[in-house]
Amino acid sequence: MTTDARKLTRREALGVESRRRILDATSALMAERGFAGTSISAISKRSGLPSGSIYWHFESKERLLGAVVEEGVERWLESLPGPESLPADPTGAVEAVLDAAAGSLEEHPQFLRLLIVIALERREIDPASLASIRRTRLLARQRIEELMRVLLGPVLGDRAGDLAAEFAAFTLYVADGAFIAHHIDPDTTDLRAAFHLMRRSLTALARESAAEKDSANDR
Amino acid sequence: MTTDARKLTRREALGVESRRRILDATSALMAERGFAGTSISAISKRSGLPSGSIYWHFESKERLLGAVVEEGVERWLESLPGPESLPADPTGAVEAVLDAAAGSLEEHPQFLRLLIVIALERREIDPASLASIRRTRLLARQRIEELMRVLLGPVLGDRAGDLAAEFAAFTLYVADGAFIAHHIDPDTTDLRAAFHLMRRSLTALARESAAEKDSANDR
Amino acid sequence: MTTDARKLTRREALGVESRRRILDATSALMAERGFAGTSISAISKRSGLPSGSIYWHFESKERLLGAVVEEGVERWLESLPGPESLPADPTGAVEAVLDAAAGSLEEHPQFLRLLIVIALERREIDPASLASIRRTRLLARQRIEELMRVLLGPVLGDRAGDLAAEFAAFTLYVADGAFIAHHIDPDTTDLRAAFHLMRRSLTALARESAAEKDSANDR
Amino acid sequence: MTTDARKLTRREALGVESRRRILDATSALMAERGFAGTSISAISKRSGLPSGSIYWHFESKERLLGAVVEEGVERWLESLPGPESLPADPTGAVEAVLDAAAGSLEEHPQFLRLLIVIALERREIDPASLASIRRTRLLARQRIEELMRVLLGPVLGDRAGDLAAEFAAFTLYVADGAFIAHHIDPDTTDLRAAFHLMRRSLTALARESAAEKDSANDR
DNA sequence: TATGAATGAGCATTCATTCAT
DNA sequence: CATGAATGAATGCTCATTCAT
Repeated sequence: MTTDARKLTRREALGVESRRRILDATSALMAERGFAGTSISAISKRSGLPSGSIYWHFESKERLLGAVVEEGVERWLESLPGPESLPADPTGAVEAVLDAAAGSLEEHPQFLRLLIVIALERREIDPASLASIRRTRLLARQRIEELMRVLLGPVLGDRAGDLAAEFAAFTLYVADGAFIAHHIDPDTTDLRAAFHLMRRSLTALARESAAEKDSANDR
Repeated sequence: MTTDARKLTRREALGVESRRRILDATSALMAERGFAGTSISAISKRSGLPSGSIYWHFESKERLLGAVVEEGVERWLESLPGPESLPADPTGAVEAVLDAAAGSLEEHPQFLRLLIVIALERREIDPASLASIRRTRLLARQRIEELMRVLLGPVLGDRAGDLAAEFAAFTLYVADGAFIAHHIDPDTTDLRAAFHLMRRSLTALARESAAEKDSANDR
Repeated sequence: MTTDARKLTRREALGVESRRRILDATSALMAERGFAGTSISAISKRSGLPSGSIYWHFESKERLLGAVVEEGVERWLESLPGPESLPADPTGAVEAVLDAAAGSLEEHPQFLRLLIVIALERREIDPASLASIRRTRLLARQRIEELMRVLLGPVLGDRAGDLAAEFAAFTLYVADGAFIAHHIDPDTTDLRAAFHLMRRSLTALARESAAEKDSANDR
Repeated sequence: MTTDARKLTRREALGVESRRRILDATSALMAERGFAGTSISAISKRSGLPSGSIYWHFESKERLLGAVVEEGVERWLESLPGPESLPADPTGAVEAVLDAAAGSLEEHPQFLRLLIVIALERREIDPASLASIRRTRLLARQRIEELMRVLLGPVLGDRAGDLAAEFAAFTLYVADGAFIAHHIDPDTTDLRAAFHLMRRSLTALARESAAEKDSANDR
């Protein structure tokens, strides 16, 4: 990835470290204040590096944002659990998946906030970052969908596929919505409670769908 | 509120008209590009009024944003249906409420987008607008909660109150989440479908809760 | 031209005056140091106006240069004498024309220097100013050519036209060359002496051409 | 001068080659865009060497310019023909001299352009390069003067000296002027035609001066 | 009720230059 | 001999804001 095979000289290692500090400062500031609200001089102050150095590492503010998004996405996707790590029983699996989602929101809040802020603020301005954000969202949705399909299969049979897609989208809506509410006023929003309700809601829906299917089969 | 009882002179009417144009331009621009990304000169260009005039009507950019939020909120709340306008039967009522919510998202997308963008982008910077936004969100939630209570009452009895609050919050999460998804990625997001699934989900939850209550009573 | 028909308010008059000061400062600085060598902050310092004001009056450094060239050209062309102001006798006329040229170099040295510096320095960068400069040079040459035709007519008859063009170009070469030499090292260059020699040279050429023509006629 | 007597090691040869590439890139860029308009990074890009290498070879941008001028001058002076290479008959000699001058303009246009651009642009800023340029111009003028004296001697006797200086200066004026005109406006400027007219002009002047001298002697 | 002109702080970016390797 | 990384001053330009008219 970013690290090279050969041993880095002290100077080069310093360069890598500088780059990291710039990316981190930018990610934090832009998540809080948006792209336009984050000045290069603010990034310079927060990262401790002179503005010239920022331009040595990244060719423009736009590209810097692009790099922040790309690398953040990579790290975030790696942090997600794959289907192989799920418990075998369906109930436990649902729990695990939603726990993972909630955990992700709690562990990478800054980065996920950044994705939303940037996507909203720069929709018509910066196609590159937006494309990257869309790709990421799609990937996340596909992972959840895959899990849903596995979970719903035993209960719903061949109808599992259709519902899995719907459920995955729905899960993301609740996740995004709760996440935003949490960031707008943390005091009156309980992320875990939201996820608990969502689990109950999905279970109820699945049960209802299964019942519909059975009654259809009975006739 | 903004309109005065007595007849306005031509001069005053012109002033009102200018004010309106500035507010509209600001709302549109800030919803698209955020607060920091919207310059006074851009507002001047879009509204057709010189920047000096903007400062005649509003004393600072910050206060201009405040006015945009306040007036937008007022107009939005007025557009929501009250409990008196609901059909008597519960199923029809749920339908009506969710239809109203979906309709609101579709008719005031720019303004609702603005609320979210500003709330996220300026959380730590501008307490005044943020407070106004929080108040608005709270009000909206309370209205939905009230409706939910009316709807759930016949089925759940005295447990209706607890669930109404949870359900209202959940409804807003889905609404916000779907709305954002729709703005990030209009092609793969279907607002109406999201609301349809939410209705089924809420109904399933309510039914399940009712069943729980009954089984508790049976014992 | 630049002045308006109606009376200017004090404020507007100040604006005109500011514009003038910016143009003058720019003309002087760019003539000495070239376009790239002249910073907006240097113009600000020299003109006494803040850099923001420069951008209120001119939309970019490029356009500011354009305005300096355009206005300078206008003033310079107005300072040139027309054919009607020449003495009737040929010898006196030649003298008058060259005197005018030399006078022009001495009275507008800064502006003419600017034209040359900009033309050399920015050949491939700024087509607008270069076009303006070329147009000016062409106009000047045409004026001189016209005068030459009038002067050479009595001596050379219908061959006057051909020679007039050549002589005009030649005159400008000497003028430019002497002017540049004067600006590179003023101590060893005598503008007036150069013009004196040019006059003798042109007279000698004209006489020679007349002799050729006569000898051709005699045969 | 630049080439060393002893065999260079591969390493040294590489250094010499790098130095050459930097000098060439600088000369070309500065001739086109002037000193201030040429950045070290542009030189680095054009020469293919990193900016650090430029500072290894030359201690500053100023000194780099100095080196470009010095070496260019040296090469240019070497390319000029000496008096020993002239044909014996006066007419042929004049022709040869002017041909050499015109050829020089055509073969070293970039370098001669550089001299003029730098001399004009940096008159008050950089005494070192300017002095070098003045010295070069003086040398060129003296060579031409020397040739003129040889040529005019047979015709004008002891008055040859006075005129030779005047004629040499005049020749340079026309050369510079035509050269500049050619660079500002290549389409409407014919260098060779200018030199042809100059030759006729000088011949006419010389003949006239001879006639004056004779008539003075007759009395 | 408006607005044209101005202002200086701040913006993103490039500059000439340095230096450890 | 050469260079990748860094640095902070300076660049052209935009910003929010002011104010005389």
